[in-house]
Amino acid sequence: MDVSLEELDLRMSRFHEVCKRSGIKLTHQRFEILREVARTDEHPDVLTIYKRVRERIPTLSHDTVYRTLWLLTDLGLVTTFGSSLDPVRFDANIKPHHHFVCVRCGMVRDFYSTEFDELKIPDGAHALGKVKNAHVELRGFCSRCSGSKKKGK
Amino acid sequence: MDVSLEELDLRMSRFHEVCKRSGIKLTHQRFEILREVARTDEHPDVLTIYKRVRERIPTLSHDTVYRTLWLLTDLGLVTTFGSSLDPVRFDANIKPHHHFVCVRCGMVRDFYSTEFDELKIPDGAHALGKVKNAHVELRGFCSRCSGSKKKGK
DNA sequence: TTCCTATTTAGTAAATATTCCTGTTTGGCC
DNA sequence: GGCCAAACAGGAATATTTACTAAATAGGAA
Repeated sequence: MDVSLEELDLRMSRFHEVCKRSGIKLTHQRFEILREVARTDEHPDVLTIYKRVRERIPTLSHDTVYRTLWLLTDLGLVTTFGSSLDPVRFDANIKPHHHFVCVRCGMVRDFYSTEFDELKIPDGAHALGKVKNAHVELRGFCSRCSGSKKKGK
Repeated sequence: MDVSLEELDLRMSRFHEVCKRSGIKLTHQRFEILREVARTDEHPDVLTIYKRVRERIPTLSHDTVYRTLWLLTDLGLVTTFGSSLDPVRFDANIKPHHHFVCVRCGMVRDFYSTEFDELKIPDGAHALGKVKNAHVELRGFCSRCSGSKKKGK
């Protein structure tokens, strides 16, 4: 599931642009790491990226991969999926519901919406597999974090 | 953010019921662990649950908390949020899109839906904080996993 | 109440993911 | 080319979760 060459070029040139704009160095490592993430839509994890880029840069370190990916996230060039070292959380609410997640402090709150419960699954999704349920995740800043600047847990 | 007493009772009696039905022992530990998760909507993590229940059962072990929570998950009494030891995944697709996740093999695929992109955020959610974006996650079995029985990664 | 078995404990260890630390290298401005 | 702050490499450290053991405990059927 590789992306088209045009799309890949677009993503890489956006990187060039953003680096220049924010005064960040465009290193060989950064370029190759982004290219590895950007060239497919398979949402690779760190180890996969590490192993693949290492074939081209054998001295690449673990740390660099992590640092670079979080940097790219901060720059808005990539997004993340799944939690890092945050522990699993458990939810005993088995009624249909959805989540609001605070991107600063990690707070998760339930909310209800019959409209969201009854979303019509698009055909494009049905093509991917048997859909069991749909869940909406809203990301933003909770009322407590909206004011402050520091990242607190 | 405690749930109502009625709701808590409902959740606990559902546990009684399910235990009897599936021949699982209703132990003191299991009861207290579920009660701790079920009594609030704050989606606690394992350490939080462990510490709180330990005030009532000082001999409680780590292992039991993990075993019990995954058991409750299997029984359909709780759901999880955030990944356990699964690594973070990165996504270089910055166009609005949504995800299909295979609950068996973990595969994640993008899909597009302008309808989902334009969801109207309910008031109940606005009350929780400043919403930055909405993202729909579909869970199910991908076409490859729909046939087979074994859990493979 | 008695008994069988599932469950728990405690302690240790391992597997996995992520971050930290320190010395070395290098991109990009002059 | 030379310089310097930024970035990197390599390995150690930390955190979460799972696994394993043997011995003790307790649920629930008879």
